[in-house]
Amino acid sequence: MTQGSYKQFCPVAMAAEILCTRWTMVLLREMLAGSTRFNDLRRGVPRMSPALLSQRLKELEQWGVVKRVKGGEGGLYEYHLTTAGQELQPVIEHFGCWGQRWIESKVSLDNLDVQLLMWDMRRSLDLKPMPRKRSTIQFQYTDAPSGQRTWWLVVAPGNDTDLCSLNPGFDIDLYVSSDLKTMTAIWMGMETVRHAVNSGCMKLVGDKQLASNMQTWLGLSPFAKEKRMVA
Amino acid sequence: MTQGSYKQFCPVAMAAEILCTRWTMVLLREMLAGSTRFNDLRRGVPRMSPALLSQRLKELEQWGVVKRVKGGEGGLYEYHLTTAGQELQPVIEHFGCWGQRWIESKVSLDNLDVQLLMWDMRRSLDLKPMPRKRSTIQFQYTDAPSGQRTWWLVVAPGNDTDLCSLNPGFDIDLYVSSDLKTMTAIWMGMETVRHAVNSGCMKLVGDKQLASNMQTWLGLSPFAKEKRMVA
DNA sequence: CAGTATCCGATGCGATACTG
DNA sequence: CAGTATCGCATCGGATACTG
Repeated sequence: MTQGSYKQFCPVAMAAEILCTRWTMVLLREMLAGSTRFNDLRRGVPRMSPALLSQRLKELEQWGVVKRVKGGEGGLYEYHLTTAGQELQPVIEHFGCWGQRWIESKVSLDNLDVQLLMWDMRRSLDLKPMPRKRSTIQFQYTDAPSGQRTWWLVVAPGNDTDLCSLNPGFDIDLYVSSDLKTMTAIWMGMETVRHAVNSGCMKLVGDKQLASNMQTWLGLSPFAKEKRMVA
Repeated sequence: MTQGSYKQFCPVAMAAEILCTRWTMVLLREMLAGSTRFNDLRRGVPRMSPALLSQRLKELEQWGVVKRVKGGEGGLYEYHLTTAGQELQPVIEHFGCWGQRWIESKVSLDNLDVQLLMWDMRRSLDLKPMPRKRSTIQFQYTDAPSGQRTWWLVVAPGNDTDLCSLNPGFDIDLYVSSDLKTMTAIWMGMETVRHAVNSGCMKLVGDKQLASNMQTWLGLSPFAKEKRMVA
């Protein structure tokens, strides 16, 4: 919504006034995914300016969708969804499923974003098939903007997974290298690790075990299972 | 969305680019409700300018959501939802249900719009409890803008219901008069005909039968049944 | 870390009028 | 009926820098 109210009593119109402002649905998706801190939200919505993020959070708070609370430790602020906000989960989910089904994949694969991809991947890793020790996996994107070519995921049982854009200095258990489009396609469920490796688009070097079950420990996008309806 | 693309591969972001432009969700709601002709869409989205309506329809056509086809008779153009468009039905429905549950009713009742109300009511009338002859019902809104105070619904079995803003000249079977807020509240399921009449906010004069079962033949908003969570 | 302040440009879109 | 054309303003929001 660019300007003003629709002045319509219809609930669809009223909901649209709240939800259809720029970045709002994307922000809510990140909140529903679990981010609560300002800078975590920034990482999940990298192209949104901090000024606008701050403004949107305030608006959503006014609408009763978000609540700003002092976090337990350190007294840092956190943004939580209210009950009304949590009930947006099916709305966002339908949005995403519809997008996955009906928006051409080549359009999706034109909108690559390393930082967002890594941030999303970090969240969905499945630790169960991984070794029960700390593992460090290095991702190298041949075609990413300089300064964003190399990333590290440090996975340790019991801890939150760390995403680093600077070398954390640990021994690397697995080196993954591919172009950004390939990794994104895998994440979106349009491609598989096996096929990407066989076709030479992806290279895995290091721990055999980690390499062979990468498709398993690498969780996919929440929408990856939705069947695509268009080429 | 005010400007440009989100440049995010996430399906939520991509869907938002298509759906979260001004008026788009409201327009889609009207199309899902069954309107196909340009001027019918205008009536359902009265405050949207024809230029913008035309533009949105073209955009939706490009996205494969809408298809412009020559209508059977007269060769007039009609806008139909594609399969992708029809699959937006649950999205819109969730939007509306969420709005009905969580947006304060006093906000809804600040956004009164006679024309839209009558157009929506016309669509949802339930003919079964009505006499099996032509009935004309006059609605008088004491507080509507001048020129929009009086409306007529002409209901005839077998025909589409006609909505007139000029006196069609038939004998009136039932006179309904109330303020706009009362009728809107009834339509939205926040109020009942009986209660409005008893409290003096609504007057019914004419055919006893028609008056007594008005709550039945007057269909309500598709979202009226959704339980409100806030005062 | 968690935001604010400021500035300015692009453009979305509202209003109105007009056409085939 | 079914749109198009034009104009101009408001405002949204991107970029950048700064603060407690």
